[in-house]
Amino acid sequence: MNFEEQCYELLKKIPEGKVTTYKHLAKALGSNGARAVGNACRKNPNAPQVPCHRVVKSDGMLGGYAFGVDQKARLLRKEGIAVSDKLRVNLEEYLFEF
DNA sequence: TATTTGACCAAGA
DNA sequence: ATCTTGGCCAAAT
Repeated sequence: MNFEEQCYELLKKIPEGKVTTYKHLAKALGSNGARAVGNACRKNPNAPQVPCHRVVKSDGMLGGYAFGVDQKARLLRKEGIAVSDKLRVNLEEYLFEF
């Protein structure tokens, strides 16, 4: 199991209608490098399997998405998450921690 | 082996 | 509020 795979495994555990942050995710992986997580996601070899769109920055901003932030925002909204016009979500309400 | 890059973060100016 | 700085970690070059 390498870092990336663990990353995906965790991502798959995020329930619908919830999001997590790169930082929390990193910590759950026993690391302090939030970028390493994003790095793993952006490659994302298993695009359809892993819900990379449920990961946002620690301040609630979406961050980025391999297929475009617009898609990310749409998917999230489709799952019942309110994404503000400026690509932002309510962490208080949707944050999921491991 | 060394450097750069990236879907980041927190603290300071 | 915006910008810079230094720090973080893994993968790619």
